[in-house]
Amino acid sequence: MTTRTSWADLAANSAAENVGVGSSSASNGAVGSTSGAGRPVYVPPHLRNRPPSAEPPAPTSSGLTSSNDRPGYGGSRWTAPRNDYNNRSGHGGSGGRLGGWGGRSGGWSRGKDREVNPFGNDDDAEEAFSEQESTGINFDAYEDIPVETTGDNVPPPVNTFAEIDLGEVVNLNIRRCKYVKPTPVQRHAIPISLAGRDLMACAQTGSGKTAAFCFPIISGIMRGQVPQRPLRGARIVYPLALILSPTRELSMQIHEEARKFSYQTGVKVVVAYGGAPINQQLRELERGVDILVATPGRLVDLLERARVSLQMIRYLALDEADRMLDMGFEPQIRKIVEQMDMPPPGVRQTMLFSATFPREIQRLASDFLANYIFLAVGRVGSSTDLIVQRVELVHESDKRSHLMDLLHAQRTNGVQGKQALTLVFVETKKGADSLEHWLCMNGFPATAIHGDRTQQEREQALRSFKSGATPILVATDVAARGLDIPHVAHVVNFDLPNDIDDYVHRIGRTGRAGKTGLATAFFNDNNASLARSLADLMQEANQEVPAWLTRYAARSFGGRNRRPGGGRFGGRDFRRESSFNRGGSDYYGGGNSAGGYGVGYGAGIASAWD
DNA sequence: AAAAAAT
Repeated sequence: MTTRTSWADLAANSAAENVGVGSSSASNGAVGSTSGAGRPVYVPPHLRNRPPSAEPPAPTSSGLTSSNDRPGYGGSRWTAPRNDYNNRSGHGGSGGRLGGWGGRSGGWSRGKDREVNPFGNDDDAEEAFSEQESTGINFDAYEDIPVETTGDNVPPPVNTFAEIDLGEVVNLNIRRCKYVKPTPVQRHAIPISLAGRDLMACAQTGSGKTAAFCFPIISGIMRGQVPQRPLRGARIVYPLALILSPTRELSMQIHEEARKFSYQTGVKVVVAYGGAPINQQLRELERGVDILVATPGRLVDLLERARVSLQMIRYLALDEADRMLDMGFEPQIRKIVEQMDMPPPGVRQTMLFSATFPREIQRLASDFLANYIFLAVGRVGSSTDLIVQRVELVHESDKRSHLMDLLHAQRTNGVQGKQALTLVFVETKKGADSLEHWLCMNGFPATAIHGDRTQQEREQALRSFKSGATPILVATDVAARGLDIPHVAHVVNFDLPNDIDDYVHRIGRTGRAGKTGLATAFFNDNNASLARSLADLMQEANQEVPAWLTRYAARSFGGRNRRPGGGRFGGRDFRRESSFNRGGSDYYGGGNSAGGYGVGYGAGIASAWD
């Protein structure tokens, strides 16, 4: 199979779709060009204001198919005109937009929508990089990735975006994003989601999973019926999709991406997270929301204030799902998913994405799913070469001067006279502040991000780092997962994490977009419990493992990080594991139940798709 | 044990 997708191919696709005849996007009724089934239906004013009843909405979810049929829900509530964007987004009647088709078609009402072009701002800033990023992707490296799917009637994967009927508006946004070809997780996950199936997906951050769950949600909302939602006067809003993530910055990032994917589709994406004034978020919500991206705490607040109802949720996506279900988050997530008014599994469609899925987390997560498909996308093979991992034996008291040496060397090797971006992970918030201060005192422009800083400070730190104004960012694990910070050349694990997963997530902040990256870890006696898993991981990624680390690993008894499955392709459906017993002679984890782990270590390391 | 997440 030819794996290289050229710009010529892209242009050809584009041309075919512009003609709009006979292309696949036209054949199944492009989403934007509302089909006959969407004929406007007049809804009398007295029905428009009727709030949804207590019973959950009839399912589009479990039975969601690619059909354009829109089976009636019976009640007049459910026969609202699909083209009435104002009603659909919960604030009809104002501004003379009633009855407009443009919200969905991206057609005539473009001007009226006054939707800020989410591509506009980036274009200049990213132009210099974007071509390289788009063409520098080594797709060949992604062809032989092991993929495992388990579950009933797994829909087959697709090879091109053209095969997926997402509609012409979304297709246009895909081109605007310069996505040429779906990534492996997208190839498999999108058909599964479009078929209405629940999904537990193991795929490293940076493998394109945001798009993998956003595209089906956007498409589903566009083609689904338009439930009658209360109009503007109502203070409570009824999103159709909920995307939860573990940090505020990650929620912001998902929101930005989702806005690009949904541009001019009429699908409204709103983000809500703590640390920022709630009133502004409330105003945004009142202007209409289809997809709500949120962190758990702020969402609970909104639910308790009765400003958001989950009654109409058709799609639930948890990003970094293993983090969302760990001890710190699980109660909040359970509250949101099980104890508020969200439709139950089987009625809503649920998608969980994470790089790693320990068996016990899978067990917890299965409460939220119905007849789900498990998908694991394995390591990215040769692309792991993009990150060089180093481990250095550094005593606690020598860490600062050692860091200084690294930074000095880097400065002299600086690219284009600018210091390369360096992300330094530490264990504690206090440690982050003190290291930041020390670096600044020693002439290294640094900033810090952690949970004790104000949201403003956190966002400012991230901006300042991304722009290169302060090319050193000292961070706690708040920045370890999911964050897309382009052009990070070096990740330093000043303090190693206790969990090998966190290490994988941290180093995944570099080596992105087809660029090479360096990850340096400071190791000492305090990290003995990590020795074995670290050595295994590095070996798995074809990295040079220092002899002293191998000795450490041999001495250690594995700790919590030892994985029975071995590294290469451990993403495994726990439903199959009752009979799955490696009985491995190399498995020391007596009291350890942290098995059943995810996808090859290297998978997220090289990523061109964040 | 720490970090994150509401005020």
